[in-house]
Amino acid sequence: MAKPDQYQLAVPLRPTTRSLPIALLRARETVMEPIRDMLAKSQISEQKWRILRVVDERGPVEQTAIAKDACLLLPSLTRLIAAMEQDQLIHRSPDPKDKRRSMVRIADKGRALIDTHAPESQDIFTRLEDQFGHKDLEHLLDLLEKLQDVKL
Amino acid sequence: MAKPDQYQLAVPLRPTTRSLPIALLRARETVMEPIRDMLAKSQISEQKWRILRVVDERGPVEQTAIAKDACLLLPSLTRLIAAMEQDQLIHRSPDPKDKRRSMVRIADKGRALIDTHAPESQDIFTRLEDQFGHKDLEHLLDLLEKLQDVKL
DNA sequence: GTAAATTAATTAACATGTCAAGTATTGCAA
DNA sequence: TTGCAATACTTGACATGTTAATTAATTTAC
Repeated sequence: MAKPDQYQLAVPLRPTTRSLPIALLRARETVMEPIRDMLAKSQISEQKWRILRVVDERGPVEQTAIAKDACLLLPSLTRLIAAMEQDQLIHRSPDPKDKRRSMVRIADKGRALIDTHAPESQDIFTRLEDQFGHKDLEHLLDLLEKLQDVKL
Repeated sequence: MAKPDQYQLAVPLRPTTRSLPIALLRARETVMEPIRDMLAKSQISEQKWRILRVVDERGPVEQTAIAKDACLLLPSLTRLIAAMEQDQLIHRSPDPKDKRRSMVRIADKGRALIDTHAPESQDIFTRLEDQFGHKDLEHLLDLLEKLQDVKL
């Protein structure tokens, strides 16, 4: 009474809980929930928030670099930057050394937005640390940082 | 000669490399690159691939559950499921016990798609394991699984 | 130096994400 | 039993994601 599956040679996929891309996505959803609530108050999207942070962190920076650091594609970035410039969250100026580029820097209103949310952001992180454990969280961040440098 | 910043009380944000949501996103981009290449050959999107895997894993399942497991919102899922049903990747049937629901299950063509990509998928994972280290990878997956259950 | 290849950014077209509102059904409470 | 809240989607409108094509400027190769 051989079961038909006996000769099955198909390679089974990993269970989704052990699929790294899916696990990263699910974990991120958990962490993003309170942050989304926070940003909703300011009518600002997750993407614009990432752009603000990257531009704030890097200072005057070209769009290609923002795209890489904020995990956005250039076409999306073009539209987002245009809207954010309109809203006075950032400024943009042509690069005199390379006329193809424009340099982006944070504007007062953008900086104010960051300052406004920084305490709540820190509070969310602290709550996470309390529940997840300081050591595990640091270790997780180390592993994620290492993962970003892997070349596949 | 006091620097103006001397009295600044603003809470600084964490550097983006140590921001968990951003680190999760960047890490995911690294891992997804070869998978996107793989899926592009079959003209299938990342989202549809996740749906296929979840439906395959869970068997006949309602859409709300798929949405949760595949990290999609219901409106997106409605459209994706419609397209995938059209393409015969999945089947959908009304739940006799609850007329609001419909149960989704994988179709032959969907299963074939999974079988087709399983070896390459496994190969990608192996390459990752080689570069990243088996132990670190398992630990990372453990931490991500734990993170998903945190309540903020 | 000049043509060809490369880079930075943009645009267009369509897929997917997201929020708000709507429909049908079910569960629950008075 | 009735009516009201909750659930499971669905739809519409607009934001963002994604690919391919395009433009302008720069770099490279000859």
